[in-house]
Amino acid sequence: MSFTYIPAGKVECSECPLRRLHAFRPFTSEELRFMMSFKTGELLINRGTTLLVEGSHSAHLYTLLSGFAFRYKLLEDGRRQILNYAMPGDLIGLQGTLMGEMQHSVESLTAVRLCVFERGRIEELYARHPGLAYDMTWIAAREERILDEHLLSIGRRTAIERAAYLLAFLTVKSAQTGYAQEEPAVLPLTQQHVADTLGLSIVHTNKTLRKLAAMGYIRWFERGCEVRAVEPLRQLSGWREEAEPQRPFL
Amino acid sequence: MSFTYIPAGKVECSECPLRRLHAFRPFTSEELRFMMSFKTGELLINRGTTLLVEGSHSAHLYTLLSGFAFRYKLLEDGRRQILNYAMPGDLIGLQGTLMGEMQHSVESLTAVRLCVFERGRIEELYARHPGLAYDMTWIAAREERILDEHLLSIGRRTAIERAAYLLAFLTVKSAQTGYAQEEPAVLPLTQQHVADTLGLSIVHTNKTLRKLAAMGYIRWFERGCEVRAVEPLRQLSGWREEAEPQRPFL
DNA sequence: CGCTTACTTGAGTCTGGTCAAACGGGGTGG
DNA sequence: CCACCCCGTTTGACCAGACTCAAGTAAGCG
Repeated sequence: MSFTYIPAGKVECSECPLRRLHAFRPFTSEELRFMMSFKTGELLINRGTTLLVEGSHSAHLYTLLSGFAFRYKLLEDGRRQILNYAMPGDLIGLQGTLMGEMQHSVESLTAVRLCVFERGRIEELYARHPGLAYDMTWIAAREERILDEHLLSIGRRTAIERAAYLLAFLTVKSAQTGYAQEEPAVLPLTQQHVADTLGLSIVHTNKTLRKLAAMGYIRWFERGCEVRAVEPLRQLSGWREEAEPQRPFL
Repeated sequence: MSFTYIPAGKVECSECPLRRLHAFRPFTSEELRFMMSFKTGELLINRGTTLLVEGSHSAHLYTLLSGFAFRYKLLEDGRRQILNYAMPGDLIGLQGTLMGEMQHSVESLTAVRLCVFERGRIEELYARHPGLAYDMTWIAAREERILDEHLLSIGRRTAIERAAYLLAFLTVKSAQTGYAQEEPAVLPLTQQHVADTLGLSIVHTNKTLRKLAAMGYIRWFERGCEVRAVEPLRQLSGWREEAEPQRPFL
């Protein structure tokens, strides 16, 4: 069994290690109190586990505490498009929570630990904690912004620019949340994931990544990419990265 | 001058013609009262006017009342990616309102009429009107969902599938808001817009659209596309369209 | 030790890009 | 009123980036 559910109480929100990170805005004490009851427990899943399934209605709301996951959609004939990646501090399942049916799936890239929230109390969150409600909108708008950038990438960048953008993006985002403190970062991906994110075939993806490796910007392992030089990647892609201020975190 | 600003009072929210449409959820009377003060006026712009500019901080919050617009991003060398289209009832400028700097631009495809909201009272909206706050998040999540679908399209569909998807999508969405009551719908686009949405060159876009025309699904005019058969387009693209329930509208 | 998974590489093909030219309608200035 | 121009669309010829097919390597695991 790849799911392990731990009833609440394991890690108190007040002790949440993510909360201490500079990247996240602090809670008020009222918010903290609410969150401690809003959180019903934790979920541990193995690598390669599908957490949420396109078409299902049983969507829960989670925050990813540690590990790495990705969202994707499928066409009927199996073509897959990876939409975005989830890293510590990211909310998972908001679309499903608000609008019912999931229209994408979520799968883990590593072992993942999640906070599980009580979906039925969303109304209460909005009614009693406007700050948290604002945060929910903020988080959704941030995701939208990221998708905008990905759309630009897939639509208008060349293969090597896309690859450079993706790797720079993942490195920067994971550094923000302290996923990879050590420099350089190692991203837990296969080339198939990269291909399905960039909208390229796996063969062409391989040839493109080899070019980036030949330039010395990355090194590729089995199931992993070491990014050795973020800035040149960013520059090659033409990505205007924006410094992100403190962001909310549920 | 292509901007015309009309101070509040022109059209009372209580008389809002969009509000009557079945597609939108009704306001409570408290919400309505708030909206009437939250709305500071209306803005009329001509076709081809840039309403919001990437990189600017002066973003306002609008709802599009009538007409057609689109959001886009540019690469430094001028390559353009259209991200999504705005139709009556759609909120414009949420990202900019919440997060400061605009990271995309917005331009009108037709003459457009907008509701202008008082950005500074967003806090009050969250504090006093949880239903509206919830709607804001819902709207952001809906946009996210649409971007997911676009990403799948650009990343994994062939040229003709992409074109079919886009035209089916625009037709369905515009019908929902009553933009085009008359069947068949006419979409106010140039082939350059289609190309920049699909991530294709304009030449190849033209050849692809001619194929759809030869199949009898569409007819193309100067600056316009008549969609004659939505269902075949939808089917060709493999888009699993989802019936949208009543949606919020600010 | 054999099987599976992931990465690599080469050869040939094809979708989609680039370049170039032409057409037609609408608007404008002479 | 007409000539011209501009914008958007159309088409053909040629090119190249990306795809498919195929085969091979290397590491991990039961």
